[in-house]
Amino acid sequence: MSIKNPYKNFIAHIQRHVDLTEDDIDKILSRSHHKTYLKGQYIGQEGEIARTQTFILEGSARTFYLDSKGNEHIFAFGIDDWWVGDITSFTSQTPAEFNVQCLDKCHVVQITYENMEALYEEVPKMERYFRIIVGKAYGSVAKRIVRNHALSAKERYLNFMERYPNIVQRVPQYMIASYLGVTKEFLSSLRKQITQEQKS
Amino acid sequence: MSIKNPYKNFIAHIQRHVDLTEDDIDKILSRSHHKTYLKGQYIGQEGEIARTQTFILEGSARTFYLDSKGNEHIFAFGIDDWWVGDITSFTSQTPAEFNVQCLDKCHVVQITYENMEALYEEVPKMERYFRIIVGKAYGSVAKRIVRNHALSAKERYLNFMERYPNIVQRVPQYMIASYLGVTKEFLSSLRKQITQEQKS
DNA sequence: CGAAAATTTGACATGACTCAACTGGAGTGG
DNA sequence: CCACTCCAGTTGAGTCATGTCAAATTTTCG
Repeated sequence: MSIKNPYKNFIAHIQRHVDLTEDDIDKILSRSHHKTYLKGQYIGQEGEIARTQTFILEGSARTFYLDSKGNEHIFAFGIDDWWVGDITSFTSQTPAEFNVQCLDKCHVVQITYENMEALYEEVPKMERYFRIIVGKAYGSVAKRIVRNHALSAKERYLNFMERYPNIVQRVPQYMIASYLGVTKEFLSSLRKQITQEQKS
Repeated sequence: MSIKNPYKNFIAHIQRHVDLTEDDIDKILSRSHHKTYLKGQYIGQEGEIARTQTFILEGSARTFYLDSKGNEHIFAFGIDDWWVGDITSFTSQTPAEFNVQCLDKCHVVQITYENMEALYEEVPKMERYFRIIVGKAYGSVAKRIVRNHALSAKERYLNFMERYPNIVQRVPQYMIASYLGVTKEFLSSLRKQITQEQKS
């Protein structure tokens, strides 16, 4: 990522969905700010109101839920060019149910709630942009629900490795287990099975 | 539902999220059409491109996925005042992965892809409306994923009964089992457990 | 009433979890 | 450079939740 123009990938991502004029871009940038988080830092936390939506320029993060027994359940990973944040909390400005934590150093672009609302007025195309990307996100989560029911843990793991090879390399196995909804021990035994099958 | 004004609940639902002028309403209605489906009819089918988005005025429907072994997996139910349809297929006009089938007679309002695109130009507030409701839908599906991992089948069933008592009454148990991701036999044994617990 | 659909039952199988111990790096500090 | 710790990953034994299959029962509805 160029230090000169850290927003390049950010604007490019929006351009991929809607056409922006130079003026639109200026307005968007004037409502955005850049920030760097360190490994382990929280972008957002359960119980707090999500003040910003966050676009990851570089780095990785996880969104997870803490159940009543204190167990973590990873809902999603976010890497370069993804939006992260508790959307329900942000949109309705209510306490979040999800935690968003950086897995390594993250360069991000953020837009606060107030700026976002203003931006929707100034650049209505942003409504369209978010409608489209949230629609895509919804579609992929919908498929994930039925896949979780249709496939075994092993199939889900193989599927995940195929779809997100870059994530598999960057995050520890126990987090992938959490994302898939299995224990780290069970995932470990699945991995053993898989390597043994490959040998034969 | 009044026969005179079948669109009343439809417009009311939009009004709940954005302010509409009389002119907006006219434009929306001129892009919408009313339709009645019979029990068992498909609103949309796997492999076909979703030509419309469908708002249920009255009736109920299910959205399900057919896996490689031919098993059905219900992703969602839709009842009065809900939108149904494969959003990915509709938005990108690609073949659908989900089937949408009416569980009883359904009165619906539909908007075709072409009309929807035109409507976004004529009434930009509709971008906002869909951004908001898709965002809500995404949030609830996200929570469902982690709940599926955090809770046992019994807890999920009790949870479902509490949240959607009207659905539990209207759809057969084996569909609820499919929605929850368990077999009908296992759900049956859970129900037995629950009634026995209540007695004691 | 009779047939089809939905639900229940029970015996058995298995995928996935729990718990506790062990292995093997990757720091860290003396 | 070794000893120590910490953390991720692995192993294995025992258990539990849930699935499978086949049959019986109940409900629905033409």
